[in-house]
Amino acid sequence: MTQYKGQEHYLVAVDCIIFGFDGEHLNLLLIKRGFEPKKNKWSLMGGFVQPTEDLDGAAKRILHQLTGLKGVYLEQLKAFGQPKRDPEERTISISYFALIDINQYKEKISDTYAAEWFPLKKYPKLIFDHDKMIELAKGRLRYKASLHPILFELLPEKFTMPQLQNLYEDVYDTSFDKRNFSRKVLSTSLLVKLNDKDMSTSKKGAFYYKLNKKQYTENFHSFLKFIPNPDHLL
Amino acid sequence: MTQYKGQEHYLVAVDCIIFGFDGEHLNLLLIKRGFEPKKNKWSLMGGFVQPTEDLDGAAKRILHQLTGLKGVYLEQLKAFGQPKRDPEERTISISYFALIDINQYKEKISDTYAAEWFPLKKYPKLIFDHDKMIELAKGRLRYKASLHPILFELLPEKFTMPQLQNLYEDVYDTSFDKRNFSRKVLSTSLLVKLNDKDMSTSKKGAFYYKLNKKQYTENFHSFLKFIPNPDHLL
DNA sequence: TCAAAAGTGTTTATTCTACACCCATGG
DNA sequence: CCATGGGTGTAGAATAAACACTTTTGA
Repeated sequence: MTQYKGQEHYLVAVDCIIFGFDGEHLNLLLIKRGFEPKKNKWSLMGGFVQPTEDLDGAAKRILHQLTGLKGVYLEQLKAFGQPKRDPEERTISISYFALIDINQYKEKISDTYAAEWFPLKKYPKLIFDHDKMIELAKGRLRYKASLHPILFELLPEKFTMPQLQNLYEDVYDTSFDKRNFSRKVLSTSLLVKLNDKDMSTSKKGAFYYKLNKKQYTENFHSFLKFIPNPDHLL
Repeated sequence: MTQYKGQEHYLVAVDCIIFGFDGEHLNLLLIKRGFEPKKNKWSLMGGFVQPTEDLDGAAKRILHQLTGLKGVYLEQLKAFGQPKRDPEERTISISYFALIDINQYKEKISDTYAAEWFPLKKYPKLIFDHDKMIELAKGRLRYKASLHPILFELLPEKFTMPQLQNLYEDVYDTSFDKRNFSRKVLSTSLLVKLNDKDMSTSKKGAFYYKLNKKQYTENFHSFLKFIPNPDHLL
């Protein structure tokens, strides 16, 4: 049996796939890499795991460095470990995906990172296996969102039913019947209707809703079947 | 931004949660650790990631070393990276779970490992965070099996409807109506009924079924809603 | 006054659930 | 011949899907 002695050691990194929703489309936050190798190439935000932090801690730190945000939805996606994935030196990368309210992200938190939002449907070539990570994250997001109310993490505190539907429609690249959609969403009693309206997108105005936090946290792991026939959409 | 130079390097290991079904209960294959630290303590089968292999490759190798099996169902579970999880030296462990046909595992493939099956409901204290890994794997198995036909991996080529139902009942620690259960399973057209019967558990005998491989591989990722009201069972 | 987006209800089809009796055979 | 486990069908309930018209108001 293998012993500790003589075993190879590797760099361990964390890479974050950061999703945001601008009201129209799902977007990805990418950075222009500031050092070699692949300097000035587009990349996921990442960094090495430090001696005193655990993996989730590293992911939170890295996310915070780029966005200034804390308390963000963050979930471990998968560990990537192809020997040659980083040509400089073998690095095991633990990928995470994050869902943030795009409005909370103020442009240029710091000048250290040249970050930019890209539509998920059209983002630049990325270094290493970062494209693979993104495709995997996209699949996972679709999968999970078809069963759990995860997409609310992408919206501001107050949002309207049409906004919510747009989000789902963009994620699944399809369209839903608005009567069935709102009935289904409301039947979960996850939402609280507010008295004020968003007047910015129509003359009639659309009522705002907010999450019922209690219901949300308690029922997060229940199966909610948000999406009709999700099979064909994943 | 962090550079490569001066970054800490860590050991990277793979640990395998190996499930088997003996007809009665779900079981775990554990080994008695052959080296320090924690020599002679029960542990998951694991090993360090070698320079030329990727993570899946390491998991396959480790699984093969213990069971002699190849082509086994194997899925990455989660990366564990608490700084002190291994008191000897910081080690990032990528956990995998495997589903094997318990009959394919011939006792004592080699004398190198003292391996033993334990019921999932009552297994010994394990080293490090291996208990956490197992609990996570159990949850993942239940979750996934409620949506996808994953549990067939635990059965032999030929199995009967009562066997299959026993398996599901043990996994979810509940009982199902056999009429509804078989109707639901058969409606997926995942199974092919054979002409011979298993005469070992009843006088009438129970027909064998086998998987329709084509249907199985094509529909594996579809949602199958195998389990009524899975919420309360996960 | 009309164009544009928001909001709402009903009918039909499908799926799920609960439930009980007959069958085949080895002892 | 009977005890044991295997096999099957149906009716009622719940859920999902398809579908169209009315409301509001700023321009």
